[in-house]
Amino acid sequence: METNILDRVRGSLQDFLGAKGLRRTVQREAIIEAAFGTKEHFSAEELLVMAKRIEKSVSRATVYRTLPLLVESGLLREMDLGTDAKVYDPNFIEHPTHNHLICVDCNKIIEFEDPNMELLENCITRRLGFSPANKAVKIEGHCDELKAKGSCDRKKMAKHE
Amino acid sequence: METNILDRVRGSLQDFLGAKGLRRTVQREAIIEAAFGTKEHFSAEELLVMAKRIEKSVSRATVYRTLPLLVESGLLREMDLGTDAKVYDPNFIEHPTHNHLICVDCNKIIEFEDPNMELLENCITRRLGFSPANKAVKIEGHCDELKAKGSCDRKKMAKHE
DNA sequence: ATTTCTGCAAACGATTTGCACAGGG
DNA sequence: CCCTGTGCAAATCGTTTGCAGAAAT
Repeated sequence: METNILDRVRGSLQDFLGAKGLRRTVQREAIIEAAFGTKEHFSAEELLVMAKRIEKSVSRATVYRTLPLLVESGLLREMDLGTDAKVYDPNFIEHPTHNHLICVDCNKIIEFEDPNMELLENCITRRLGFSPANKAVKIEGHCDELKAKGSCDRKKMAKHE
Repeated sequence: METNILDRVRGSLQDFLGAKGLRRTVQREAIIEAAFGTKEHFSAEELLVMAKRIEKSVSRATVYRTLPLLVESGLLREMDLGTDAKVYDPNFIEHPTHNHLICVDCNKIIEFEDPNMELLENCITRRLGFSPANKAVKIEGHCDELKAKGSCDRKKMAKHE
C-alpha cells in the first residue's frame, strides 16, 4: 500500500507553484486532479473533458497553458507516439524510467521497465561524452497472440477500431 | 567504398512504385534526389526547398504527398524530436538500427548504433509477447565538454541559436 | 491594490484536401 | 485514351495568443 499519488502530486505541485511564484486556482487544481486521477495516457483535448467534469469553468486555453507547467515541473511527461496530437503520460512519477511498447495491430500501449535498458542507456550516453537527462524508448511490435489465434486480449478490450 | 546510395534508393523506389502501381514523375525523382542527397535530418518544408533547387515545378503538396510513400516503403524514417514539425531521417538505409542522442544544450543530434541495445530491445519485446518491428531510442543529455570548458565543438558548429 | 489567471475568440503554423488541368502508361 | 499525379488555394486541426475582466495574494 503506497502513498496516495494525488496527494504526492499535490505536494510536488504546491512546491512547484510556490517556487515559481505561481498561484493556486480552482482550474489548475481540477486539471491536476484529472491528470493524475487516471493511469491512462491522454491528449490535451481529453484532459480538458476530464477536467471539465471536475470543474466546469476549465477552458481549453487553461489546459494548454497548464500542461507545459506540469511537464516542466517533471510531474507529467510529454510523448509523441506518432499520432496527430501530443500525448501526456501521468505514470512517470511512480515509474520514472518506464518505456513504451506499441502494438502495431491493436494500437495498445504497454508500459515496461527494465534495469538493463536503463544501465545500457547510461553507458552509451556517457561513452558519447554526455550526461543522461531524458530517455525515451519506443518499440513497435506485432502481437504474437494475435498472430497465433487471430485475436488477443488487448484487441478485445480495445476501445476504438 | 560502398555502392552509391542514390542508386540503391532509386532501385528500391522503382521496386516500390512498381509494386504499388505508382508512376515515375520528375517531381518524385527530384524529391528523392533531394531527400537522399543529404545525410542531415530535414522537415517537409526543408525538403521542399531542396527539391525545388533540383526541379522548380515541385510543390509543397507533392512533397507532403510523397513523404508518406517514402516512409511506407521503408526508405525514410519519420521521427518526432519534440519540435513543431516532423523530421525525416534519410540514414536508416545505411544504418537501419541507429538511434539518437540529442544535446539539450546545443540541440545537436548525434546518431549512434549499439548491438547490445538492439539485442536487449528484441529480448524485452519478445518477453512481452511481441515481435519487434520498429524501435526508436531517443536520449537527451548534457554535453560534458560544454559543462567543463563552457563551450564544445558542436556548439561552435551549430547553425542556429 | 497589485499582479497573475482566466475564458473567449481570433490567430497561427503544419499538414491535408478538392479541384481542374498536366502528363505518364 | 485513360487514369494517376500535380499545383494551387482553401480547408483542417492542434495549439498559441491578445485582450478585458475575474480572482488570488
